[in-house]
Amino acid sequence: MEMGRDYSTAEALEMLGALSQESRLDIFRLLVQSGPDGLAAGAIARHCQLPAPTCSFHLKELKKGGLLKCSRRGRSQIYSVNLQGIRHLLDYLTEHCCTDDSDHEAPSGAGERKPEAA
Amino acid sequence: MEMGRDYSTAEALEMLGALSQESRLDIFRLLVQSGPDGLAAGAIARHCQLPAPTCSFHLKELKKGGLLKCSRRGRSQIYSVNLQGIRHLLDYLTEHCCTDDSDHEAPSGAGERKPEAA
DNA sequence: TCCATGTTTCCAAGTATATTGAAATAAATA
DNA sequence: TATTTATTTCAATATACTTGGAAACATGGA
Repeated sequence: MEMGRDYSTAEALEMLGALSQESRLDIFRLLVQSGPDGLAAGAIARHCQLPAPTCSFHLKELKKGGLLKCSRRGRSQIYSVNLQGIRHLLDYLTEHCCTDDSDHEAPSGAGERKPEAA
Repeated sequence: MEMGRDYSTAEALEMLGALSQESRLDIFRLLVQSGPDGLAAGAIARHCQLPAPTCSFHLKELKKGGLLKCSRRGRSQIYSVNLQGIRHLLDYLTEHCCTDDSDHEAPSGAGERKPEAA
């Protein structure tokens, strides 16, 4: 019998919820661009033109979704992307939300997601 | 007035919003499993245990997000996944929300974080 | 200690989304 | 036409999310 949904679906749902908001997608993309060193909360707020409390709220949501990690450096709180998180989401979507339709569309060799690089 | 965020981001946001809801993710996964022939709205509602109007609302959201397509067959409205849609989202996330240090499907064993160029 | 700076929490107001019964629409069939 | 079946739209309510000022908290330095 069904004991509720599997853990990964709940996780994916939380990540999707975290990313499906304009300011949060902005923040996340900014941090992807910023690389592993991340950015301080204040710098993020400035870049995204958000008041500090609003930005803090969104950062918390992203962190709760496992998409960001943070650490303190002096007075600053440094946020950076959690690569594992976003990859987890990508894997979930690829596995559960994509048919591997090697049969009825573009021919691609392996059963993996297309690398999309050129 | 809004400064233009690129079209693909607006699209991605709408898709993320469509998928980030429990019932809708349920519906979408059901339709992925069901393959290209899709399912009638009534069958979807039954499978997902949703009242018809609720289900119809979610189907409309998914369709608006470009994740489903539908066509009428007799009295039934047949919904099926729009493969292009979900691929578009996957491509967007891969391109804008993942750093391209491409050892994705790594063996997730001991080392949590792989050493990045620090 | 006090003060300045960076960030978060609290809280209230505003906005958006989800839920469904009832009514409306659409198609097949007699 | 009227009836049955399939689905959607309407409308009202309920729930959840977003926003940002004020206050609180955390840290480093004089």
